[in-house]
Amino acid sequence: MKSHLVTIKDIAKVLGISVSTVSRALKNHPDISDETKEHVNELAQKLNYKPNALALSLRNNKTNTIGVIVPEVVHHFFSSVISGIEDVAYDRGYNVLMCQSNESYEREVINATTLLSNRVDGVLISVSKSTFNFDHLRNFLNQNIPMVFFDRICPDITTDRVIFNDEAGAFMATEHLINAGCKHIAHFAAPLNLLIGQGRLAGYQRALKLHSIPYDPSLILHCDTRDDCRILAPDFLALHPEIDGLFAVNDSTAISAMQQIQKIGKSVPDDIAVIGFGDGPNALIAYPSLTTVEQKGYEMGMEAISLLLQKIESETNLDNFQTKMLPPSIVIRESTIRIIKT
Amino acid sequence: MKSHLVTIKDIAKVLGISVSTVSRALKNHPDISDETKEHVNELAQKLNYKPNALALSLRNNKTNTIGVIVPEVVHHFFSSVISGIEDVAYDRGYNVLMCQSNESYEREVINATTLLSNRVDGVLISVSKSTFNFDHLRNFLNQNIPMVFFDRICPDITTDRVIFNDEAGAFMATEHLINAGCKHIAHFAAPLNLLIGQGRLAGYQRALKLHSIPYDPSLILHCDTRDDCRILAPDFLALHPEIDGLFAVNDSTAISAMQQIQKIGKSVPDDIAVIGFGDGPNALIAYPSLTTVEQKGYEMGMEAISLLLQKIESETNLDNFQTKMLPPSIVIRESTIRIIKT
DNA sequence: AACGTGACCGCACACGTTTGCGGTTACGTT
DNA sequence: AACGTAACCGCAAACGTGTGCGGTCACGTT
Repeated sequence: MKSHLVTIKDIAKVLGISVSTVSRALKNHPDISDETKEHVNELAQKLNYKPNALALSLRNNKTNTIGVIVPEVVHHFFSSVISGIEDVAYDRGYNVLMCQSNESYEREVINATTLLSNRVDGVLISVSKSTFNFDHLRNFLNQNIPMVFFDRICPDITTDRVIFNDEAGAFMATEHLINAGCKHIAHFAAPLNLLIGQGRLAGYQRALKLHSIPYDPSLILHCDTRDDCRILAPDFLALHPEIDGLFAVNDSTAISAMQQIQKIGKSVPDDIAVIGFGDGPNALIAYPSLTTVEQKGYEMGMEAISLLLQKIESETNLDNFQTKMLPPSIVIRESTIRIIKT
Repeated sequence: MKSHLVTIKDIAKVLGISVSTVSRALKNHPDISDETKEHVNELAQKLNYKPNALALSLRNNKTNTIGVIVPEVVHHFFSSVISGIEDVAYDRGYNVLMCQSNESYEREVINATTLLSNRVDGVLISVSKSTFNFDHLRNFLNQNIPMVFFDRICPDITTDRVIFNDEAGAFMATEHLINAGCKHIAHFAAPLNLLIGQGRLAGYQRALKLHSIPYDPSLILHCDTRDDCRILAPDFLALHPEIDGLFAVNDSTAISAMQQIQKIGKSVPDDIAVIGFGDGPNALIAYPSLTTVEQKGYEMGMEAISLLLQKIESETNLDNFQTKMLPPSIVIRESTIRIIKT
C-alpha cells in the first residue's frame, strides 16, 4: 500500500515542462534558465523530491551499495568490523547491505545470490565455519565484482584480504609474560586445524625459543571455551604447580582460567600471570582486569572496505591483490602487572 | 570497471528468441513450450543468470528492502536487535539496508534521506540521543512508508513501537532483592530526564511500597556508568553501612559497584546483594556472576520487524498502531543468592 | 475453401533517470 | 527579407524486467 513517491515526472507535469528539463534544472545545467531552475527547485523542495536510487543504479550500472556477509552480528568483534565498514561507507557515499550467514553454508550461498541480484558494487565477507565449497564466492570475481576477505579468509581464492598477524600477536603475548618474569608458561590453545590455532601456537613457541626457554608440550592444553576451561583447568593446574604464566588463545578462556586459578587459592597475577587474546569488552570487566592482545575490529573493517573501494573505483581492473596483515599490540592491565620474583 | 552482468536480453539474443519469451520461460508460464523452457533454463544456469533486483524493484514499486537506523552497531543490545531483524528479514525474503547514526542528528537525517532514495519498503529505527527534531522521520509516514520505533522511541509520532517495560522490570528486580531478605535497598539511577531513568525508579518505588518498606531518597545515587561508580560508590557505601541490597540501573554500573563493595571488605551477595539491568554478556563474566533483568534485544528486533512487515504486506493501509511492551524477566545468578538473615 | 482453435511467441509499454541530439523560439545583423 | 546565433527546451533511447494484447503458425473441422 505504498503511495507513489514523487518523481521528476510529477514535477514536470505540474510545471508543464518536460522531464529532461527538470532533470537538467536539478543538476544546474547551463542550458536551463534561472527562472525555470528556481521553479523546479522550489517545487522539488516542497514535494520532498528524492531521486530514485533504483532508476539511477539501473541506468548507471552502479548501485553504490556494498554487500557484507558476516557469520554473526552479535559478537563484539564482528559488530566492530561492521561499524568500521559502515563509517567509511557513509563517508564515501556507499550503502551497506548486510547479511549474516549464522555460520551456515546454505545461508551463505543464498546471501551471495542476494548480493548478486542486488548488483552490489563489491563484497566484504568473513566466511562461515561450515563453508568448505567456495564456488558461490568465486562467482563474484568471475562477474568482475570485487571482493575482500576479512579475518576468516579462503586461502584458495586470490583476492584482497585483511587478517590479523596471529603469530606476531602470540609472540608478543608470550614475550610479555617472559618479561614479567614467568618461567613456566602454559598455553591454552585452539584446535590446530584452525589457522588461528596454528599461528598462535607458533608465536608462543618462537618467543620461548628466542628466550631460551625449552618448549614443554605438556604445558599445552587444548581448551578454547569458557566451559572447556571450567572442566579441564583444575586438573591441569594441579598437575603443573610450577606454572607461573598463562597465555590463553582468547579472552573468555583467559577469564575463566583466572577464576579457576583463584578458586584453588592462587593469585593473579602474583602466582600466575594471565594474558588473553582479542580485546573485547570482557577484559575490562574481569577481575583482575585482563591484559590481552588487541584485535582491532573497527580498523579491520576500515581496511577491508578501503581496499574494496579502491578496486571499485579504479578504472583499470588491476589484479594486484594484496593481503593486509594488521599488526598486533598489547593492552597491559592488572593480570600481568607483578613484582618480578628473582 | 564492473563487467556487464548477464540479463534476460543476453539469453534471448543467444537463443534467437524474444526477451518476453525468456521471461515467461523462466517463470514457467504455460504459453511457452517445454522445449524452449528447457533451453532457456539451461542457458540461464550456464551463464549464471540472476534477475536484476533493481529492474524488478523499479517495475514493481517494491524493493523488498527495509532500512534500519541504529545509534551504534558496536553494542551488545543493538547488535542483538539487528540480528533478530536480519533473521526474520531473511526468512521473509527481505534485505536489510543498515545505517548507524553514531548518535548524531545530522547523520540520522542523511540516513533517512538515503533510505528514502533507496525506496525501502519500511523503516526500523532507534533514535539518536541528539535528535530532538523529528521531521525527517515524519517524512516516512507522510510518504506512506511504514516505520516502527524500537527501544528509543519518539513519543510525538504515532506509529508502531516496541519497548521494554522498564517499570515492571525494576519492580521485579527490587522485589527479588526484598525476597532475598534485603531491608535497605539502594538504587543507582540514571538521569531522570531519560525515560528509562524515570521508569526504573518508579518500579523500584512501587516494589518498596508494596512491601511496606519506606522510601528513603538518600538511598538513591545518580550513577549510571562504570567510571561514575568508581568515583561515587566508595563514599556512598561508607555513608550508608546499613545497605544490604543494590539495584543498579545497568549492568556495567552493577559490576563496578560489586568491585567497590568487595574493595571495602564486604561480600556480594552475603553482605550486599546486587542486581543489574539489561543482560549483556558482561553479567556472566563478572565475579560473582550478576543477577540481572533481561533485555531481550533479539526478541525486540523480531517483534519490530514483524510489526513492520505486517504493515508492509497489508493491502489496506491500517492505522491501528500498537505499542508492544516486552515483558521483563530476571536471570538469577550468584550475586543475589544468599542465606536470608533473620 | 473457409473457418475455428489451440499452441506458441513477440511487440510495446511502464517503472525513473540521464543525455546526445535536434528543434523552436526570439532577437539581432546584414 | 534572409540568415545567423544564442538561449532554452523536448524527443527518444537506454538500463532490465513483466505482462496485456495481438499476431502467426499448424492442424482439424465443416
